[in-house]
Amino acid sequence: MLTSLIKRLEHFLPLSDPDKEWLNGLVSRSDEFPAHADIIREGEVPAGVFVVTAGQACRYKILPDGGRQILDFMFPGDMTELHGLLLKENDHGIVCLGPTTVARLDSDRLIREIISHPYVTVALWWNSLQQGAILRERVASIGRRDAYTRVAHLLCEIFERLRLVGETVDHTYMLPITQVELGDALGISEVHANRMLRRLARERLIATDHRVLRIPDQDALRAAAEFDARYLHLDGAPRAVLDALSASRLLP
Amino acid sequence: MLTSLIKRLEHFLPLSDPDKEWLNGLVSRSDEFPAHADIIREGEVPAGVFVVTAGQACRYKILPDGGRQILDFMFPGDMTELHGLLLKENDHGIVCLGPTTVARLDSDRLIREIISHPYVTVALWWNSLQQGAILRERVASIGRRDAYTRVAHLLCEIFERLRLVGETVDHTYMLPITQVELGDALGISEVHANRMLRRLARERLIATDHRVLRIPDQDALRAAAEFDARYLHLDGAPRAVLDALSASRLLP
DNA sequence: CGGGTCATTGATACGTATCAATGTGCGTGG
DNA sequence: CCACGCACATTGATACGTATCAATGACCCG
Repeated sequence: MLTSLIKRLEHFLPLSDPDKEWLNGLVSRSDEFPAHADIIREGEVPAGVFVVTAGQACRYKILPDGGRQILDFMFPGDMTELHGLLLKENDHGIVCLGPTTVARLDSDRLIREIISHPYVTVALWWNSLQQGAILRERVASIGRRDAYTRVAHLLCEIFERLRLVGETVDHTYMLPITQVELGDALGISEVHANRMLRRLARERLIATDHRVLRIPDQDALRAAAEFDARYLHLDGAPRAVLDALSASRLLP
Repeated sequence: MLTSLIKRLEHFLPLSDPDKEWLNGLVSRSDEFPAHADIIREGEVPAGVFVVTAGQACRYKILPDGGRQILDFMFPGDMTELHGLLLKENDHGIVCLGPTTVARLDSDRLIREIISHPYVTVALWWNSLQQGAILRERVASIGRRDAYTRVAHLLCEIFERLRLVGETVDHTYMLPITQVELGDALGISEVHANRMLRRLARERLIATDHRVLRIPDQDALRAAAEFDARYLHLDGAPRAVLDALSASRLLP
């Protein structure tokens, strides 16, 4: 069931019950992967469209010197590009961080039938836009912010993304990633990632207990992070889009 | 005229004359901007779809401390996201680096009519995919490569992108960017960008003459850059896509 | 209880930022 | 036509952020 994906899409625009049923009906199979299992390998032929339904994964690249750069995290409701269909080769891999459940969509049907579901079309379109925005913000973070701000910023972003799919409780969430992964995502070393986390904890901007992260004062953390959630484009669709959809004019 | 855009798209799949005429017919106006003029400002309401037809621009973000991160360069044939239509606010700005000509597309017609041009649809789809891939490679570069490799890598990428639209001669192209901009794009300082360029020149991997860059030995530069062009996805559409299109099955 | 993964901390090395100064080419106005 | 100013490139000296190396500690699972 694509509950998380649907929840996320509905932050942009409402979906009808038939739309949701259609989406859920696209799931051709659901697999559970153990931690560190590759869902998609760089260089291989793309194999369809996948949706993370539980657990967490990340997109990554391995560089010639063996270093790894994590490009983005994938939480429940995140999916691979619709577009795997168009390319001959994956330019990055996707690996599970912990035990992860992945739904596979029937991409033939998706392509063939999506046109009759304009609300879903637009919502998935927004989804791909948001992905790009997240990536751009990451470039800005890694390129121009210091390690401390980068860590704080990513923690804010993860909070927002998990909140959208109901994976937060109060100001608390399961921190799904190790410090190595945090470093690999932010272009810093594991050791430095640890120091920055400790500093954030010392300054009472975060509190960690086992794998649970608590944000006692979200405003304070956001200030330290220079975090401005607008880049996530969470305000919902512009009226013009909704009007066009309800008039069935946006897509014939 | 969208000559460069069309040239670029045809590296993915062939377009028919009617398709090209339709694309060119979408241009509602063409404006010339001077250097440093903003085409799109961060935070403003998106204003349609733009295509760079001559000159060069860049996407960028300004951080709270005044620092700038350049997210990507835009050369002739590069366009803004199709999707500006869906969002309420731009998450980044676009500014001209030199004198630049920008075509504005009639986005209403684009949305309404694109469906009757499946080859164009798929080509633009590929285009947005490639944009994502470029951004991901930038994350990997900034996050995990040293400054020397980053500079070399970007120079290789720019060469490929300009080559696609016929803006290179032999192994030479107009280097359209200053060293400040190079630094802002790669997350390094202007001074260090200069040193890396000088080192590349000293090692005979590049030669600069005014604003013209020559790559005497492309293999050597690529080796120094860890550059592997596969992430640009230049091989053209998979046969399955072409077959589906010619059978008119990919899009009804 | 042992071994593995992950977190933590200190000491040191290195890459890159920053500051400062000079050089170079080019367009503009006198 | 030349002098000025301005943007950009270049180079050296120094400071700082972060990587790396190394060792220990904490926790979990079989």
